[in-house]
Amino acid sequence: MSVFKKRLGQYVTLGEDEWLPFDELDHQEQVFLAGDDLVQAGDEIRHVFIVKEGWAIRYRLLEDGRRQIVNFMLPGDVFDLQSLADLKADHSLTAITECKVLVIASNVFVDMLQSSASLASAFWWSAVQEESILREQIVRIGRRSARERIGHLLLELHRRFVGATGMDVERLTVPLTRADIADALGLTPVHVSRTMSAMRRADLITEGRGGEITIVDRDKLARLSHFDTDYLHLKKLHIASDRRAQQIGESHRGLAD
Amino acid sequence: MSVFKKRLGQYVTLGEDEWLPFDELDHQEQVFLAGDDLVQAGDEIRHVFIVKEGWAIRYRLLEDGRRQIVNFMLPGDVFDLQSLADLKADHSLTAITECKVLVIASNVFVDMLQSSASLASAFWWSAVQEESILREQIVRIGRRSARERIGHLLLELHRRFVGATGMDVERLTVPLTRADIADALGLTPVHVSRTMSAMRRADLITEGRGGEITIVDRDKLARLSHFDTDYLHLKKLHIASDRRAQQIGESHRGLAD
DNA sequence: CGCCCCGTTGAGGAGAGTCAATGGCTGTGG
DNA sequence: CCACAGCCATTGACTCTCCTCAACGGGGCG
Repeated sequence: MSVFKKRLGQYVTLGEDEWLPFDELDHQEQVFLAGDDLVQAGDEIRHVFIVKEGWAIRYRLLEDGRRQIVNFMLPGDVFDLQSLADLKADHSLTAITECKVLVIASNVFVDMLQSSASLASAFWWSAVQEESILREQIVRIGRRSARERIGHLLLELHRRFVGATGMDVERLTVPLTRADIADALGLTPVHVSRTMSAMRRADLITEGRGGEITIVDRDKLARLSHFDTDYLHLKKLHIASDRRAQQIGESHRGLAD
Repeated sequence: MSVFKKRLGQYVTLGEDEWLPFDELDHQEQVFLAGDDLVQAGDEIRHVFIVKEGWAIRYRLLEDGRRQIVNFMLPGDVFDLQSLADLKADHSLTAITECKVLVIASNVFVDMLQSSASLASAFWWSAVQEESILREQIVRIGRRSARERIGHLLLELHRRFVGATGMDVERLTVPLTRADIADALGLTPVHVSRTMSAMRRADLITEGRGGEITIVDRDKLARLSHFDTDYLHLKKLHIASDRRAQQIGESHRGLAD
């Protein structure tokens, strides 16, 4: 479960003992191959998922087959709030690389939140961050040019990946096709291809084999795409909110079966 | 607080006594004039807000002054999860009509969640719905034409407004300028004007004075804009999840000061 | 070897943006 | 009571980003 710990570690530092209820969580480990569905629109989800390895996408298919990727699930990401409310999924989740995923029954997960203030607080932050990433995605698609969108997305993925794995790599291996990037950013694959070619020519990125992307000059790309990490809320809580987190956790008592 | 009750009533039916902890909540009532900020980007929020009357927008301003409206806050809407984690707001909230808003200290609010399974469950649903609305906004902007976007947004606002106020009006008074609609949908005011004119000519909507919009044929507009209410999750929970909601509530114990 | 998926590139088209002028409505002040 | 300012919607003309259709080529894999 250490990716999750690493990711949360960007926000709070917990002692070994504080992680105990989490480590002892009754869980399953499932492997999904690239292309497998973790969740299909319409499913009733009763589990919380934590990505251990691999990338997955959350997306909606439209009536005519078009696809909109809503966001990306990276190692360390937890989902889904939805499962705690016994609602049907309104979108699908698919692995885009081989994924190792921890699957935890919603009620077991909620029991854990109840038992630990610091874990509840950490989970709460994770949910807040996820929602914030959604809002940023709206801004990105609604008001930015193709080049800004792509640069901004690459920087977000890089930042999130580094944050979760601790590997501060210059070179990010992005397992995304042009079609994936297009469907995430409201563009067409053709235009993504053209724009990324231009970005290569402008020495903003370089690409190796197998989706290996290197961001040549991070500051320059960040400036051009107006990328600012504020929305990722990468900083510690006040102490007070740990107490509040546990309260929130406990207020969820009734959500378990 | 009855708007909130009405809105939640679409989802769960609670008895008078179940609402008690909510009714007794220590709160302030604040009035904001059109144009007033409820929250500014950068603020540290320590309150939960519930809109009683009026409309507000949540938006981000870009470096160059462009604006992206992330979503609309209508009567009955509650925000903000963020406040429970003591994080800085990464966006602003502004009243676009005169708004009456209930302001509740985060820790007081969390105490209430802890004390009642059914209220925690109701609040949880509200948070899930809000996130779902964000995802739908991404799909709308990313993959739909101008006419679809506008039709879809109008139908969502209509449905949400009716759900919260109980007034099943044909005529929805939308206090939005073309610039507001444009900033929400990733368009320009000029193009919104043109598109809405075309929609009037096509007998999809009619407009009266002061932003009064009537959706002439709801089914037809829904078909054309591919609007489906599924993502609003307007249906009852299973009984089990009430218990789980309370658990989640309690797990938040530590979040209160 | 041949297929399929993917990225690339070209040509042409369309939807949405920009710039700018006009006119209505509202509110304010002389 | 009228004049004027300010805001907003509308419309026209022109531009540009991004889309569509299509062809080609490379790499992985059976």
